[in-house]
Amino acid sequence: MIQISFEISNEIHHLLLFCAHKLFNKKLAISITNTGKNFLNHISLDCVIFGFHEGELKVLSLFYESLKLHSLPGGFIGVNESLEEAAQVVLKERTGLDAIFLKQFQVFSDFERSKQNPLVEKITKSNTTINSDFFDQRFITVGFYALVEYTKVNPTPDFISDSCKWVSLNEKIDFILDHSKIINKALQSLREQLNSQPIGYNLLPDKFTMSELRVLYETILGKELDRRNFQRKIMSYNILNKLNERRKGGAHKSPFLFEFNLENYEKALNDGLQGGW
Amino acid sequence: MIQISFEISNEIHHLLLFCAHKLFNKKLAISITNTGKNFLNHISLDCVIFGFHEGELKVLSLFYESLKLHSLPGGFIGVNESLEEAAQVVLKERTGLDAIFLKQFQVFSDFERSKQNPLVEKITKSNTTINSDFFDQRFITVGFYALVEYTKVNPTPDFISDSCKWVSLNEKIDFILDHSKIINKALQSLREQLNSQPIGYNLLPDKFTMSELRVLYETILGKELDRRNFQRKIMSYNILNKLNERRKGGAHKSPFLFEFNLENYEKALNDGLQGGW
DNA sequence: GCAAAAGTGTTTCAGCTACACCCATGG
DNA sequence: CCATGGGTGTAGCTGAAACACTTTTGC
Repeated sequence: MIQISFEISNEIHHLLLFCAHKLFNKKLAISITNTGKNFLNHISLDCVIFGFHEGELKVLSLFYESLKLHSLPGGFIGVNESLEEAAQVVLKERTGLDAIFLKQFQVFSDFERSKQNPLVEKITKSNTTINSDFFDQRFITVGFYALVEYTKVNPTPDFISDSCKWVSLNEKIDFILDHSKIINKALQSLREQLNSQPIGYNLLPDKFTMSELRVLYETILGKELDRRNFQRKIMSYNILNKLNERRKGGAHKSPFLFEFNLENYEKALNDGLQGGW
Repeated sequence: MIQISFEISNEIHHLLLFCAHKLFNKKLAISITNTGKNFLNHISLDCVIFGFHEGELKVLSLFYESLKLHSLPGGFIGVNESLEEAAQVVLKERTGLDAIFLKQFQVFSDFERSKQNPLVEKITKSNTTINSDFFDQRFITVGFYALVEYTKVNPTPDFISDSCKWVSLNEKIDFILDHSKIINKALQSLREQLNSQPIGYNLLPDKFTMSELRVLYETILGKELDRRNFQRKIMSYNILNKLNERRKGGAHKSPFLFEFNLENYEKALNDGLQGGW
């Protein structure tokens, strides 16, 4: 644990604030006295990690007990990594998973977006003694959404948050800052993607029934789909292999299992599925 | 003209580099000696400004005579403005136009993207004496595309470039850095948008013929469309008003003029035009 | 046997494709 | 008067939507 404390000018202050974030990530403690107004733009990223469980679309969320508030998993960009690489690191740390379906969907840069960050209080009261000014500055954040298989995820909080857990999109959840807005935009982007790309591979187990895939689509879209027409349409894309296995154990007739045809799936990811004109 | 020159530590160097960009924008001159390696991520924005003229899709480009290279108009984000606002400023300065159709489409953050920036040589040789280190750092850039009416644009170079002009997408143009990649991605995004949003209002004059609109679509999509089917489909969206005017002067039968029905156009922008599922 | 889910097929209709035909205009 | 582009109509095909019937399974 290192403790640094000194009085500095406005310019040097802001440089050190930037360094502070790096040090902060390494759990070092810095106390900085601000003497001027803000100057730098900070860039961060936030991840909307979608999972699908019990017929509900869920998002992985960090929870701050003292604030009773949720937050999206996020992070900063190292000097030697791209945004995508940095996002993969965040996902790996929160879920334990590698090589996740990951897509940047929007940059959020409203000047007001990081005002009155309730995390600041939390952080300044924590064992570190970083000054709140660092977080009072404007953060430009790049929004990513990720699709993961619910059961494979091992939700892991970071060192600021008290817990990491799935929250349903149907629940009324209080998020910090504009994170609710970011989630809504992510869902909107996901819906638009659904029309041009074969989503499902990342959200479902390796083997699944047609009903499970259809319920996933229904959940994302927020409306019911005709069982028979859905099957015909999705099969016409040639991205699924019908297996000679059936799901036993449930009541009623045992359904066939399907798996994604990875070769055609990749092709569809590149080419897109359909399009007007 | 102010000349500052001093030897500094690595940390302070980078802070000053950041200040330098602000000063640089105001045409002040700074000479900085670097003593360490890079640390900060810089954020910038680049605009792919599409115009449509003589049946060709064109992009507004800055040209550097000494380098024989082109560049996209770009800029930095001020402390009190959002990315969108900063992009509007760039567009205003290069085109003279306000309230342009503007959409962020991707962030480019590859670590290698700003290596070997040929502009550095240009800049260091210019009347300013800023050190190349500032530009050798990694820039994270947010890509925007804009749609403007060709004839209304007054192309204006910035103080580094020698000229500002339209270049056709059909020409083989050499751009600095990854700007060619950014343009390709912008065009790809525009094509995807075309399927869900009524593009055209921003690229055409107030009054236009059906052929002009169709040729625009054909140009963006890079393929021919059936004249009669196109008309039926576009009219079914109810975003056009057929006027009681005809375009005189051309050879052959004089075609009717159309204008966008702004009320329905706005509605279509929000709701989207069509969609699978 | 029965309820519920799953498998398979059919009818219908809208929308897209691909044309044909006539009209207006300038050279 | 003719070459060319513009305006309008229509037959045919395809795919989506809506729906019917049978099969399987656990209870």
